[in-house]
Amino acid sequence: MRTDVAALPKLFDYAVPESWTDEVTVGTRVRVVLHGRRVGGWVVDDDVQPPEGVELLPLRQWSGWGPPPPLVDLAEWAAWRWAGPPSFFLRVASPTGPVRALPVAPPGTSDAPEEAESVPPTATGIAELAARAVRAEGSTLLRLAPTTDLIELVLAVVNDPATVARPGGVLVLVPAVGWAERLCTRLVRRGYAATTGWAEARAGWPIVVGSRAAAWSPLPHLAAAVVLDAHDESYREESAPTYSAVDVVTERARREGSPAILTSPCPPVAVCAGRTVMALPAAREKAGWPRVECVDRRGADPRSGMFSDEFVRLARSVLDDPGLVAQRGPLVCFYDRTGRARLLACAHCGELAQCTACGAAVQQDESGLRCPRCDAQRPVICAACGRLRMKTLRAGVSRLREEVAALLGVEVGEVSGPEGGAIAQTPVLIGTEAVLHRVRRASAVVFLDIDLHLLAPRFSATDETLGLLVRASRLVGSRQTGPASARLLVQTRVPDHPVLRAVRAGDPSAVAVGEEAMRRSAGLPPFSALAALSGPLADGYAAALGGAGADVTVTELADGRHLIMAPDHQVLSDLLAGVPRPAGRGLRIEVDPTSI
DNA sequence: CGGACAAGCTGA
DNA sequence: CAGCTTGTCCGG
Repeated sequence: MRTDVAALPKLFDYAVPESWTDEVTVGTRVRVVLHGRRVGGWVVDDDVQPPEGVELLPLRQWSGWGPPPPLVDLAEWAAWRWAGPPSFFLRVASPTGPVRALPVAPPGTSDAPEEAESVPPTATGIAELAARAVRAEGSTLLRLAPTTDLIELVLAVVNDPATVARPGGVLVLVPAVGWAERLCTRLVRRGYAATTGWAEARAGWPIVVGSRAAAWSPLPHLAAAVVLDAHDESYREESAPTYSAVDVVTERARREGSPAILTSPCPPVAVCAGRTVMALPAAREKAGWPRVECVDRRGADPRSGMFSDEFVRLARSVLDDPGLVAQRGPLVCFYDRTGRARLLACAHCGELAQCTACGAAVQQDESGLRCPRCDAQRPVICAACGRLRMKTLRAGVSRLREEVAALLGVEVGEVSGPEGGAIAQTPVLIGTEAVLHRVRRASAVVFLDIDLHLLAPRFSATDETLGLLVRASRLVGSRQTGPASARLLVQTRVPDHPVLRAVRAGDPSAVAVGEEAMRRSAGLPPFSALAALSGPLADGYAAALGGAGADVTVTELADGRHLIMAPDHQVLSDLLAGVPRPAGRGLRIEVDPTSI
């Protein structure tokens, strides 16, 4: 038995009382008496030889159903992979309250689906991709444009004869709970037995939908796993252990010999690594991206503020079209108020000061221009025109809402911060990233200043910016639908940035090529495996790790964290598992750190 | 984790 | 040396 006490990683043996041998299997939740107190836990083995001279106590209580046996093993693997306690993952894989009885499985689940709704063979080509992916060896990534209706893919996977022939259900992961509920409802409405519930999944429902934690949904067996928007950061747990639902589901499918099918309009290099990447013909992929227009702000008069003539024209065309806002949603303006980085630009020609080595926005200090990302230095000279004076861009943006309202003469609502509070019913909305999460549709989306994202001193800047553009794309719809004003307008000083070129062309594949080269030369994932240590005890632990392996390097990051860099995850996780951790809290291990 | 027990510090 | 804190060990 494994206890649910995270700091007590030992396994203990207990006797199963005669009368409940039927209820107790690997995964079952039980309570026992340990050292005079009652603790909960999971049965992780049901046929063990107790150590010499140990008198077994009986299990005290059957607390209900737990994860199926394959998930118990997977929890052990995840504990190794992300350097966390196995009980953490067993808990994620368990119901929130005790489940003492399972619902009866819906009719027609294990055999042929009731109404094998034939997917039309097909206008979009998605069913063909799905059929290839279901039969492919290992994990597949399908690059599908942002406005693709992904229920078509889900149904194609569910109804594929190769899926139907396998035991178990189809697990579908989406980035957000709300999305899971909507998708589940749509599937049920079409007659499919889909669920988001733990007990239903445990009972063998044929389709289970959920967000990050549903990677641990207790389907007894996986016929296939589908991950929609696999690039989305919400698949990663922010607090330690920092597991990724995408990696969990991929390993889970691998162990079952089932296909793991991921989709993303803008797959990061790390998500493509080790997977077969498939896409529709380029013209079809492009058709699923919106119209994108970039406005070059390099030459702009700083006094004209954040608003280009193109922005004003677009806003007018939306606001002057009667009924458009009611029908297709407001004009949405995106800016990141929280962005603290200051950008430097040539005072003469407006060229942004970028790092010549890695392209990040540089900062000015006593010694010249310094890259906060790769620490390269260069003198204060404009790369475009050779002048020596730089100006700081971007003063405060707190007045932006009022400025837009004054400029356009309409009411402007603000959407910032997370949930809570209704979204203003104004013809124009302005907001931080929240506006892209919480608004469902828009007549047009304007990125008032995308450069702070594009050039952020993080290695994930490219992936993150693409994610924002994908979200915005879904608000306005594809280039084939809607009026001419339905588009993304991107104000930038780097209009030739590969990310912007890619979204204009509706073809993100070129971005991946550059990213891969950068990551390879910098030795970043997927060409290495990283962990970041923080907390008061990090110093000592980092020193212990540094002395343990020759092919492992330990460096200190600018924010005081210690970065452990190993050639791959086998080495990294073996190392973290092999070097004993200092007792007590005070050490946070972040495997696959998102920001370095 | 939390209880048990041992070793160390304080004050009369 | 009682009374308390702090540390270490261990659990089936």
